[in-house]
Amino acid sequence: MPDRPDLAAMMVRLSRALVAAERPVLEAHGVSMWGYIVLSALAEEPMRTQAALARAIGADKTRIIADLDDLQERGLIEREPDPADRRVRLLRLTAAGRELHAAVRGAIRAEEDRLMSDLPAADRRLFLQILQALDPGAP
Amino acid sequence: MPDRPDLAAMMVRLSRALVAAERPVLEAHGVSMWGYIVLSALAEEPMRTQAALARAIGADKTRIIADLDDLQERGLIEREPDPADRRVRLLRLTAAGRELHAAVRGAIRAEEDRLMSDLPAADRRLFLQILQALDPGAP
DNA sequence: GCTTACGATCTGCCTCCGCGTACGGTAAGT
DNA sequence: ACTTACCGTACGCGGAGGCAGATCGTAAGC
Repeated sequence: MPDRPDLAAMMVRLSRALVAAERPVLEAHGVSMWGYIVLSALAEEPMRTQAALARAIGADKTRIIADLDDLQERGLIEREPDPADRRVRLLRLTAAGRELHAAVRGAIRAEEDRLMSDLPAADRRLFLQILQALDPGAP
Repeated sequence: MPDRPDLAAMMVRLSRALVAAERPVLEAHGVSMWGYIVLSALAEEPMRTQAALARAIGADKTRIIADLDDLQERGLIEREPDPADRRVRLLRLTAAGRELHAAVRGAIRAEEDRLMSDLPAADRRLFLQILQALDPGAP
């Protein structure tokens, strides 16, 4: 293939399209992008400090405070001081948080499938597999 | 595959990694990201108006003016008023611009190949093919 | 000729984000 | 006890980018 667009250019365009497609889904569930990212991270595993969470999701540690406040007020996450070290706040999902995350995640999966609906199933599977292999944030 | 990261999340992470990897390449050639995007667009086809160029690359029409100024000053693009309609500026690469674009593009291709070096050749080919199929900016 | 529409440019406003700083609370080593 | 280091939080700065309006030159319809 002598002529193709730049890889980065394609990826950035595709990312934008994906994020744009997911915005309405998130809005429908009343979660911000960062909020959903936080829910996803905590759904995978609870965190012992906010700094660790920020590092895990690639955000500034001061940035996510407002989002954590919001999520906590809405009863989606718990943020209680560690009795063993009262500097740190133990972060985990509540039942409501887990439920909301599952719902949003399902809606997003559906949207993703819609965007990839032209692809043969085998191609789609391989595509996802390669993406995971290249993903710098996975392993 | 019951459990995988969100597609958008993976794509955004990968995009960031790609852009970060290409930044040094661009700097080595003295071009900004937008500058390179402009060169790429004009390498594909000359443009009759700056507004059309901005639309083509998904940028604000006022945003790219400074970049065009810079590229023009450095003799990489030509921006002459259309004799038939002196409102519009005909945009095209100069020989130097075409040459620089080819050089940067080559370096970026090499960098991309390096990042995908773990992938079997067949997977890589299919991956690129699928990306082009999904790319919203292609057709 | 006059009005309307359009291209390029400049300016200002707004948001988002990364980064650094500062401060109070707390732990741990000595 | 004292020092050092770390956590969470607040604040401000600066860059990047999207968006709107104003201006100027120009074109086209009437």
